[in-house]
Amino acid sequence: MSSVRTPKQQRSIQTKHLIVKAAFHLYAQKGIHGTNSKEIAEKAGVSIGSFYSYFKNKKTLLLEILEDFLDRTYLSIWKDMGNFTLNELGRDGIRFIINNVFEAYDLAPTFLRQTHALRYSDPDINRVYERERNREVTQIRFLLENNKHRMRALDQEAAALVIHNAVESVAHTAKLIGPKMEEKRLVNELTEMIYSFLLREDTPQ
Amino acid sequence: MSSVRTPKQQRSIQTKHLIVKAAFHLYAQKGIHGTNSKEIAEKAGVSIGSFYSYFKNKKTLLLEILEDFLDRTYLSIWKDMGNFTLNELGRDGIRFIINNVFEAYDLAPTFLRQTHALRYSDPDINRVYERERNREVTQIRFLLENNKHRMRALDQEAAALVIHNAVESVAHTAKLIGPKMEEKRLVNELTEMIYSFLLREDTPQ
Amino acid sequence: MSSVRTPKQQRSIQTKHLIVKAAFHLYAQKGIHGTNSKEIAEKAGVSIGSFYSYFKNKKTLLLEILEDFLDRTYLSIWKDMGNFTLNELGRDGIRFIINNVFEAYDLAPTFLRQTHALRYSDPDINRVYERERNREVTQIRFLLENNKHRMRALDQEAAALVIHNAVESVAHTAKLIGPKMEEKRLVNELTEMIYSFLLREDTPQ
Amino acid sequence: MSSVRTPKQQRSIQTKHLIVKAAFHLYAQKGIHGTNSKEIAEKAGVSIGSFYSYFKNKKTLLLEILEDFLDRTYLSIWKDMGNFTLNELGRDGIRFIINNVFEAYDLAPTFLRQTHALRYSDPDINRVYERERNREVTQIRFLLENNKHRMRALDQEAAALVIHNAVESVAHTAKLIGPKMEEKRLVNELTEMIYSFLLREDTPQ
DNA sequence: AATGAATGAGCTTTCATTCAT
DNA sequence: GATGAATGAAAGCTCATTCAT
Repeated sequence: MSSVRTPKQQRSIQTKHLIVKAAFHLYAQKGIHGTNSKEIAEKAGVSIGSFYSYFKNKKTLLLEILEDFLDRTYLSIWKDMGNFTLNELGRDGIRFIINNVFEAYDLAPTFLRQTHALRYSDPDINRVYERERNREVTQIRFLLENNKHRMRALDQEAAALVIHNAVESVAHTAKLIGPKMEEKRLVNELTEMIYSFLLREDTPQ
Repeated sequence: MSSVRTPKQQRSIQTKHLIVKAAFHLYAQKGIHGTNSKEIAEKAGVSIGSFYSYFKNKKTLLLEILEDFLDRTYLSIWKDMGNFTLNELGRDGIRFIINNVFEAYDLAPTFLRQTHALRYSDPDINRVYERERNREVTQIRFLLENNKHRMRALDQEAAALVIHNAVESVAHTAKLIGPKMEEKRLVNELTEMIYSFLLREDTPQ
Repeated sequence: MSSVRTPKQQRSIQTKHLIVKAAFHLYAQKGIHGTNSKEIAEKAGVSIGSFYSYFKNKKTLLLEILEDFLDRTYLSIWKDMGNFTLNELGRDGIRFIINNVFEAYDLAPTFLRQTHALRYSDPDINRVYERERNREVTQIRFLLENNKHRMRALDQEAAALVIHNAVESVAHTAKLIGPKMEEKRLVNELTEMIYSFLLREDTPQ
Repeated sequence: MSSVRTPKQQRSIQTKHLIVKAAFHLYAQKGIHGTNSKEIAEKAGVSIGSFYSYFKNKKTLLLEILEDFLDRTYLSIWKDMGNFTLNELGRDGIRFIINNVFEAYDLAPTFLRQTHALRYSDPDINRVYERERNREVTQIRFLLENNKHRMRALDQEAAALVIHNAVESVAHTAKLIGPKMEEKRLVNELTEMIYSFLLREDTPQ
């Protein structure tokens, strides 16, 4: 019956954006479970009826927001990679990327915590995160491939996944949960772990 | 007011156990959020009144189950450590522990996924997990300490946390989420990463 | 969170009124404690969801009804006072007011009985009744003040409260509880008691 | 089936008394509605099963306690009347009785408030209170009768009821609800009102 | 297109009372 | 007689979604 509107007109696009913005703030503020559609519509200055003409249901809204957010996260992590000669990856390069990840988590830690949680119980959310992970892992493999000549022999596919997991989970620990250990110390050890994992001992002789 | 019944009689103990068992299954089957108290009682073959005389509320039940489960997990991970000389930790020892972790996740992956999710949105659940993590990290530091002489200089506290995160998150990926990469490959690379992180190159000269 | 709807549209106003009406009847019929929200909604021909969008909770509904009712009672008691020259208060004036009180209690004796009961156990209800009593006592003091010159010396503040209590409680007895003594006899003696309390013996010389 | 036990043995009597005592305290402490049978049994150091072998149900217990309490109240109000020559009732005698009533309300004001509330919604409670009122009114009529010769002509039956209401309701106001006006002032005016109502002007000279 | 009133299934929890042991 | 485990009706309230206006 009532199909979801695909906004084409200027006003429509803006309304939809208002809803997304309102939801994003409320999610961060009160948690996803603690936010109901009426509130979102109210905060967006829109009727609940409008809400449901722009989004099939609450879940759809969340997925859209999440997808959008992860896109921005991805860009933020891999930005400025040009500064590094890709096939000369060293401690600094690794640290640079790790720092980017940590910074990306600062954009909206609460929202991220909320959605990451759902990943384990909601297949749709998980799918979005999987897509994101695939992109990340692909990037990592690309780095590994570019530095193949300087690297230990390893199962590249598995290694990339392992590295991704390590970085992501340490970022989670640092940003989302605690314990309140100084971030720098975690970044240092993480960098060191990945560096020593990947690269042959420099010192020959 | 009406306090929670502490089972002393045989019948009581059994009833409480029935409830726990039913809840555990339903949680795994339909998700924690998707399971309501009535269902649990029904599946346990017990009245809803009984349910609430054994557990103050739904949450209490979950916490009790989780705490119990993590205790068993912990024991299962660190069992049989006696087989290794603690101060001779090598690839095999690392792999052994990692395998134990992976196996522990097999006990009830769905339940684990569910509760781990809640960690990010429920402070009580998080507290239980934090307690668990502290135990794990302490164990890891104990291992590092014992192998100090053969090890790179590192920030032990941070390193232990980083290692714990890496192992746990790879186990999650393998067991709880996918992608379905052969587990062995993940274990291999993970082992390698940790090994090369911790230990000085054996091969001198 | 979800705030209570303030009816603006015609339909809203009517729905809210339907709920109030239904509640009022059920309260009188089955007692306030004996009436649940579902019943009220049903009798109003409205969904339970509607009920809770107009009233924050059961209690709020009761308070609103009570406040409204006591307002009407107050007006009904002190109506037509213009017929009496205020500074010529005599037996007839006293009897007139007493009769008004008795009549006011006829409007909804059962509802009144129910709420008056709660006064002793519910601070919110009591607050509403206190506000009402203050209005009444103020009116009585106003009468006393106007007839000061013809009156015994008395502690006006205390006297007004004592009189108010006497009238209210006799009305209660007559209307709400029994025993079934002819009302007129109670009114007569009550009038006499107040009259002789207030006014100096006419018999001069 | 399971009939209620009528305690004859010493132990039984004591057990029943323990329950009554526990209930009385809890009622005063947490309100009648706020006290459940399990609590009562616990506080009495008795099993819930025992509770129900001594009292048919919660209501029965309450009625028994109330009846007992009103008996004690009655005795307390009319004690020491011998100090007054009954047929010489004057301001002092009236004040004495009023003071007794006020004091009686001090015995257990919270319990009294609770039960008095129920009077309006529970016919059984009301019946007990009615019986009590009849006793009181009878006593008042007895006093009036004894002082007939010094008294205005009045409808004795109605007058006694009116007086009873006045005293009881002022005591309620003073003890159970507020406003916090000094009690003495209320007693003074109440005494005066009743005195001037009852007795002919002492007509001096 | 937009509105917001209306819906009602669904959830958690309480507590008087029963009855098997 | 005594115990206390078990019962289950019943109540208050929420919120995603629909649809008449």
